[in-house]
Amino acid sequence: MGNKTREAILKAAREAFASKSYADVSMEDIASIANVKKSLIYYYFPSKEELFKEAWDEAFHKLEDRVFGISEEDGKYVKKVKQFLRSYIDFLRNERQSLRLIEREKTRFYSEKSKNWQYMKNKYDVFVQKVAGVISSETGKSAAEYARALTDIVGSSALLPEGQMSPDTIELIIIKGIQH
Amino acid sequence: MGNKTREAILKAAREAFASKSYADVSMEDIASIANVKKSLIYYYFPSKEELFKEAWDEAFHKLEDRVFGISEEDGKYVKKVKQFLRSYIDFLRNERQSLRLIEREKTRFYSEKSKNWQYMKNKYDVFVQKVAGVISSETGKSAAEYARALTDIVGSSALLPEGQMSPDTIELIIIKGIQH
DNA sequence: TATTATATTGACCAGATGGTCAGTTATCTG
DNA sequence: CAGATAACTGACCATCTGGTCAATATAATA
Repeated sequence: MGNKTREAILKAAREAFASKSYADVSMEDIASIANVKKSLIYYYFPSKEELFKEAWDEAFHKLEDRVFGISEEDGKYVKKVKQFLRSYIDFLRNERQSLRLIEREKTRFYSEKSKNWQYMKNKYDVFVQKVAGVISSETGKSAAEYARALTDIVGSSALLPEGQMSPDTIELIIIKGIQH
Repeated sequence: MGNKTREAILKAAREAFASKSYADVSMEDIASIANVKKSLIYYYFPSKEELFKEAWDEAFHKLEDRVFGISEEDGKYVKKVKQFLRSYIDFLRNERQSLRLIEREKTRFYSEKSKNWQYMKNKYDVFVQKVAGVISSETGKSAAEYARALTDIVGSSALLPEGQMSPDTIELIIIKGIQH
């Protein structure tokens, strides 16, 4: 079954793209991690960009499922801020690699115009909007910037080496601020 | 005077490295911004890495001066958290390009082992330690992680396109948290 | 087993990139 | 003005990288 190979390549891609920037990861890198020849990657994926997108998408869906659950319906969020935050921080704790992958190329969204990058940018923006929805459902006020700040701080902390900033601290800061 | 040219190259480098990632900026890019031939860059700077470091260092010193002032002395900080934060946020407001340059390659500090990258990593770490010192001087408790979170959120917000997250919001969030 | 479809590889290419260097132009100084 | 020093350029190189493709090996099927 070639699907086994495809999966191995994707796993290698996830690993590589989570650990280094898009530009710094070569197809050769991925191939070597997957124990496969470079040309084989192109048998399963049309381009580096598409491969990245697929890896990113996978991680991103995992995140969405985890923090918004399955039963979310059109702008109505059952979960409240704290519940949401707990899932989010848990994701940081348990799925650091995925979050890294999601976050690492965020700034590229604003410079690259290709279909794939715009696809990711849009998805991420919608995610932030949803977060804003969660926040404003409790505070009552428009929370777009709060949501962006929240995703930024959780996201960028994922890029730090493990142990540098504990998820607990992040949770505290976000909820209570520095002056607690 | 060749120093004029050197300065022009450095300015171009600042601009380029602030707008795209290190890997995505080519020496040709910088040369073209500076209206200079690529080979001339090597007349003034030994390598791309060194050029980046110098541009980074410049921006970083500006930041340090701005937030810690000139009269800081060996671990004794006159300024308190709010004062510090105001300078920091002001820097984000007025020197966004510099902050971008400082922040963009932060994750590279952890993968690249060369002298220059380690130099920058160390400087940044010391900076965070100083921030921790400022915080703990008021709260009384060890604040290493708070400081890391704080620099992370301000830093990553600098990488967003202008207008996406206002410095005022960031300030609010950091001080008071989401639940205000 | 013979044939066909699927997987996998090695050799190769074109373009980009960091960096070098011999040589040319401009500037300074005696 | 003449020579020396500093500033600058163009051509070139080695390497890397994304991507292609014809050829081969493996698995499925009739």
